[in-house]
Amino acid sequence: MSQTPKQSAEGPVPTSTDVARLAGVSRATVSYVLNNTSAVRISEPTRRRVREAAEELGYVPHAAARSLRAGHTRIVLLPTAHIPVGPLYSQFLNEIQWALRALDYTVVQYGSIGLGADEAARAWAELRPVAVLSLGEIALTAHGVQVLKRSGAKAVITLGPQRVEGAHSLVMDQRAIGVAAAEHLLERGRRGIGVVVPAEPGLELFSKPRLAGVRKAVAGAGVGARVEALTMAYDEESAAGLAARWRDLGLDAVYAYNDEYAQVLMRALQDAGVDVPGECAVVGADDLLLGKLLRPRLSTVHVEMPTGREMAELVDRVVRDPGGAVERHDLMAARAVPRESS
Amino acid sequence: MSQTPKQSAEGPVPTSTDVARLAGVSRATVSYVLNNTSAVRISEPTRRRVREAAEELGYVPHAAARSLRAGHTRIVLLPTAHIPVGPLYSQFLNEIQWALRALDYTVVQYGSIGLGADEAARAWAELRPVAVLSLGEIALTAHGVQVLKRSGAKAVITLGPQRVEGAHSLVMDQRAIGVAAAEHLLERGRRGIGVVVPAEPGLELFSKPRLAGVRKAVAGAGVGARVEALTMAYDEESAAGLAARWRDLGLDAVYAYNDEYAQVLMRALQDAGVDVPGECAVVGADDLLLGKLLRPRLSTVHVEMPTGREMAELVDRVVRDPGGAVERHDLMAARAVPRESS
DNA sequence: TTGAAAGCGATACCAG
DNA sequence: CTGGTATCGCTTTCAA
Repeated sequence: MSQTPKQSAEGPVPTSTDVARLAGVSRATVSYVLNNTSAVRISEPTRRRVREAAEELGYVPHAAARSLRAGHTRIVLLPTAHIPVGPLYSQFLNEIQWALRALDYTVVQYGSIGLGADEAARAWAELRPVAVLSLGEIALTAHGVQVLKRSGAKAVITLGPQRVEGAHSLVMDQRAIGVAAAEHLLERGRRGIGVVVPAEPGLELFSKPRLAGVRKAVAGAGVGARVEALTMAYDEESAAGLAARWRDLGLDAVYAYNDEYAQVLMRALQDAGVDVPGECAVVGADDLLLGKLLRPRLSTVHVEMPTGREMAELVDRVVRDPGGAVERHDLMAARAVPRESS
Repeated sequence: MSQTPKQSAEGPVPTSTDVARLAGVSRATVSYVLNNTSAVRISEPTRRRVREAAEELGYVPHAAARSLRAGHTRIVLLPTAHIPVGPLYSQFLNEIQWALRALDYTVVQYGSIGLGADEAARAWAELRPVAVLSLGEIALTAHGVQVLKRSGAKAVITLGPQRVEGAHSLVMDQRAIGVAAAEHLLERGRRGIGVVVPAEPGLELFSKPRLAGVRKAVAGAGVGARVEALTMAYDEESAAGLAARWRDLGLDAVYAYNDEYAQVLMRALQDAGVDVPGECAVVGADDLLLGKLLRPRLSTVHVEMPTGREMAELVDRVVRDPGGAVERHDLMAARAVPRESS
């Protein structure tokens, strides 16, 4: 169903000049009234006239003009991810937006799909954000950070698997997740551990360190266990393919990247007649609701994340004092949550 | 882990004046070169000098200044949802962004969490977007549309369950989903149909019409079937509570809002010893991957959505010709996908 | 081929 | 208490 709106006689967009004219005052007075400038006292009748004029014209200030004059913006730019994001991340994002808005920032998500890292940074810099907060997969190079800083960004903060030169980087060591999963499986007596590596592009930054974490934990344990990387896509066919050749692999456990991949793989294994956890223990990660709904209940790795409020406060602190040090956060504590699948 | 970046001696942000000075030309020339203005021919050596100067200074044009001068922007504003969005929606959003960028628009997602509908519209209008594309839940009133149009927006498009006065509204009739679910259940011989209504706030715009659709289909069938609305939250406790009193309800089927709610409820029913589909048929909606992974496989309602490209092209068309009519789309064709749970 | 200058809209100084 | 006015960075006529 569609509808053509009536042409609302698009006159020119009203400016503060129009408001001033209608109210019979100067533009300066309009500005004072509308911004409640406390340094200047305006008579109440005048205030009323100005407000009424603004209302009548449907006046909305022009953000570009304002920030041009002010020399800075209150924009916090959040680069949006290219990859499908999980429910965990969505909620985190909402929290951050809410908290930043409460601190009087304007939150703008800016996608950069189809742009290279440096092109994207340039595009972001054109908006002159006061801060850039990059979550998750990082599309930010040292050069990109420099471009942003040069364009006036007070804070460039990344939260992800790796450090970025020049930015305040909160490094989430993804290896810790692999370590927790592996230690749990070793404890359970498993000695042949498969590690699912998503076939989907863009997840390498997460999957590789997680795999490395498994390898590290296994090597450290010194019990002669074996680790095997298994590429798998997030769909039924790919999982079925992997399940079909499971017995040839000679493994007795699998760490399936995260709970969603684990769900798909566990299903495929069961359909192929592989007993979980008897023949094969399965562990996911992220501790999503769905894990508790599966049968057997999915063992997982729970990850401590900073809250949205903490992130927002960090942004604010760095904006106010760009040179100040950020105290070490104990990010990314990971612990296994054993359930029935392992 | 954290890191304090070296203070990069934040000089003032370079402007085109700085570039001009360094290159030994005027600001006009800088503008011509950097924008590849074809109406003016600049000598090659000059072009090179300008480009090198811009590069050396790390010059990035100031979007606000540019659009102020131009009198318009290429910003398409996508209000972001307040509610947790599913994977379906995330992918749709990415498609749209990609397609709009290909049409040379700047896509900006702007959250309005914690703002009323009209405050939000005002905040959006300050950015002077050339178009606003509101997806899903609608935080846009007739007045909001007027504010946006007055501020220069050429296109205000909504895609959601209801029409918005003044906007180009693509109405997705959510009732069709309920109708499809109900007709399917009636065909299967079910006569007592429960309808899950999410307890989470913000979903009423979807859940109410879906419920209405079920009622309509049942009334239309004239077979004397019964419909009962069942409030349930998206967590295990709530689902378990509903499952515990299932047998008292005297129903033999349930349409569970969408696949995710269906998953939680089906799990709870099974744990309570209610046989699915024997004692109770379960139908979801959205046709997510997870439905195929459940056992029994979840019956669902598949919904035809416009593609991201189509939406982007619609935006572009309306921007270029704001008065033009939009042809009727056959949005939201819904069809049942029977599997094992019903 | 290049440069000078006007002006987009809002703000804040300084006079009146 | 209120009103001129310069200014932010950039584009685009108009002159030279």
